Amino acid sequence: MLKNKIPKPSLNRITCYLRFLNDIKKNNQGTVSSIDIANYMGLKPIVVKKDLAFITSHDGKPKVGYKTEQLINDIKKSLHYDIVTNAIIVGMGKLGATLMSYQGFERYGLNIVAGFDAHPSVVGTVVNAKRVMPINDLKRIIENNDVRIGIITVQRESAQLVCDQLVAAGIKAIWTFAPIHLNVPSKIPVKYEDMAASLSFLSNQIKVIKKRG
Amino acid sequence: MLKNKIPKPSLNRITCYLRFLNDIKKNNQGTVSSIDIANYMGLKPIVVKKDLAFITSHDGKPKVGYKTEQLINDIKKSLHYDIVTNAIIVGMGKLGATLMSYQGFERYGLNIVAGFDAHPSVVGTVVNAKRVMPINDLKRIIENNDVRIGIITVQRESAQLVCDQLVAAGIKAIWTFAPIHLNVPSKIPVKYEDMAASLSFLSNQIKVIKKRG
DNA sequence: TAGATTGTTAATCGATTAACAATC
DNA sequence: TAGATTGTTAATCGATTAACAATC
Repeated sequence: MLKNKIPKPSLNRITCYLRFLNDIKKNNQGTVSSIDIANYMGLKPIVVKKDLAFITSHDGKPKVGYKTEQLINDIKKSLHYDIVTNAIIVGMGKLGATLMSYQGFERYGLNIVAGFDAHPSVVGTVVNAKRVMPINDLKRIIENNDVRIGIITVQRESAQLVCDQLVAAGIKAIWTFAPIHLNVPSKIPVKYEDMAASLSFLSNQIKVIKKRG
Repeated sequence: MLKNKIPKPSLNRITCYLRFLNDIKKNNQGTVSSIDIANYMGLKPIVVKKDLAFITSHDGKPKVGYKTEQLINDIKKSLHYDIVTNAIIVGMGKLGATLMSYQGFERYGLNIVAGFDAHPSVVGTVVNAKRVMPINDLKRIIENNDVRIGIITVQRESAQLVCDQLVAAGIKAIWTFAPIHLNVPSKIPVKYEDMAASLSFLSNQIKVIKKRG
């Protein structure tokens, strides 16, 4: 139970542990060891043990492991999946509409309140039972619904403007799919979902392997 | 010019530098300093300098910086954007179709050859001028077109099976959007595009800030 | 020349991995 | 009890940051 701030890589891994734990819970496996998790994830047990130390509320038992359900609850709590956070999506293109329709977000404590778009032809439509509203309503909706997270799926050219509007409306965090760096006050965390960067990683890996082979 | 293997965080940042460089090239800015890039990215110049040292083919000039065009070419080369890599997408749901329609991939050297789906109702349709084919054709298409990257956009439940089929067909790298850990031979790099992990990061940040304030 | 920016080497920081005593 | 797995402390590794001489 180290309980300091959780390192970013640990946070990422813990998210994946949760999915495995939910699976084995379904199979009525009451306890789970760091070795079990490590095997599933292709990691070394020490990594898992260290990660879990950040989030467990009770000690695991030597020779047995952790109680599956307890571990699930601890993870959900430390990832804040137990608290519902409201979000909105700005940009109702293909990607925006896809995210609007994604059913899985609720499981992660994310509640999409509404969509926004600049084009009058899209405004007023309904995607996944959620209304698409004009940008003018941004501030009102954010304030009235305690919206914390703004998801940006507009084009690169509009992203900074949308970002500024979100910040002005009092958003707490930004999740952006637009391939451009955003200028925001340092208190507002930004998560970049960067396709290009992912691709770079892969093509770099492919090349490295080729060189070895 | 350090020229060892590029650290992963550097690779990510360099991808973003490229977008800025393309912008300033359009504005006819012939040279650029690490300070310029750092300002744009909200980084310290030393970070940029170190990153560029991994990929530059020519030295920058003190007091001046780097030649914009040369730097762009160096980055494109080290990220392999100059070589076209063929890819396929398996899973023609909303996300798969969105990726099929994404025009930007070409700029990153990625050429989507075809889509695949298990549902007969989808097979035979055309998305963004690319045909959707049955899974049975996977191996043939991959072999005949030198397809290197397999993009998985199927549901969680089918992801491992699809992954196995891709591996059996000789794929070189996997880019997956399914929220599940994949078992693959260690020589095949896998890039997980994990929405849940991104969300965790954000909600964690929000919480940290709250505690501070 | 003076000063800004370069490239590189050294110091610091944070995350991973190893080692090991504790204990079920 | 013996052995497996735990939690924690120490050692290693890699990335970031600082320092500084070189030079346009």
